[in-house]
Amino acid sequence: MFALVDGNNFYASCERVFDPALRGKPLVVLSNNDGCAIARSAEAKALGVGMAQPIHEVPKDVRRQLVVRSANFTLYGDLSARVLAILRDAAPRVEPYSIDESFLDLVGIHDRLAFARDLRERVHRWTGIPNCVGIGPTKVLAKAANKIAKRGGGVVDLTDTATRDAVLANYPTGDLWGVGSRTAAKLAARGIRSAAELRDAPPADVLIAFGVTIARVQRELQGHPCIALEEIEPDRKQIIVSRSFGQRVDDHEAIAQALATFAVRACEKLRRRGLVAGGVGIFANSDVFRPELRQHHPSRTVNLPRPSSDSRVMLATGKNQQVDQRRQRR
DNA sequence: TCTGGGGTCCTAGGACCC
DNA sequence: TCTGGGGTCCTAGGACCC
Repeated sequence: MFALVDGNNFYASCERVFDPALRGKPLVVLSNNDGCAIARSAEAKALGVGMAQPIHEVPKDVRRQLVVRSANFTLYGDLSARVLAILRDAAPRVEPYSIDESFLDLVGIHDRLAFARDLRERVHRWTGIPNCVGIGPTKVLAKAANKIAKRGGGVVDLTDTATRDAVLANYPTGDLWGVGSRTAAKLAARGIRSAAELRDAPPADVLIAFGVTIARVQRELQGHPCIALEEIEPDRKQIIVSRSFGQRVDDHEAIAQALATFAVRACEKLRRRGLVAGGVGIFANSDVFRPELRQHHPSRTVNLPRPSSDSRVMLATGKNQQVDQRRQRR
């Protein structure tokens, strides 16, 4: 049995913890370069601000009403750790899934609803972060329960099969964990629109048409756990540092500068995790929002002679690749 | 006219998640 | 004018090996 604890509008809620004057106001947290909305308070959502919506696309009259903050990831990480500490104290097995979500193993807990309500309240009281809890016999069902809890009530348990049947009959496949918009459209083309319809479709057909990932979602909907709780975070397989340039860049020197900065930062991340990299990749993309211009996305990956987290090695490797490319162009 | 049967590694693209 | 920044897994196809 699983629970999913998820902070509401997490970044926006964090900002409110440190500035209570923001409570009740339509608050938006912006990405790097202050480009897109990456978190919205309930009030900002009500005004129609979308997730990842470019802020310049928000109508002026709406923008005037918003309170806007640039993202402060150090702050969010700090509050995330505080929430996690409370969860670990309450349950023996916890999987931190993202900065604002954790799965809990509820095995051995008799009164799940009471436990969840108490935990939710404690997280809110001790950290200031409002949150919701979803409960289910599989992770996919716990996720769905959480989504429903967000609509009101704060805690939803989908363990009971009658409750579950009623909920899944009206739950769109596209809202399921692991089913995105493309797959939802493909499912709809076959007449599968609700989670209940996916659950009850012939499994062999689902496997052939949609692959093992969706077949697993189907099994989980049926109540058979396929996705295990992972208490220990696996080592990263790649670490990426990338940024959009605010404006057009056609200066090679500026790009080389950015590459050097990113390489240093990537190495810091490696060292913080006690890892070394076996290879280095560099990529760049032209402006995808100007499709009328010629597009290109050069990339190059090389293996290092010896795995490393030394910025000097990365910088030298990056330089060699640039030289290589120039040679190739000649 | 016949044209093996495995296996691994790498890359690119697609789809998804927060 | 301004359009996020991370991650993961799966699949297919090609190169290569014995």
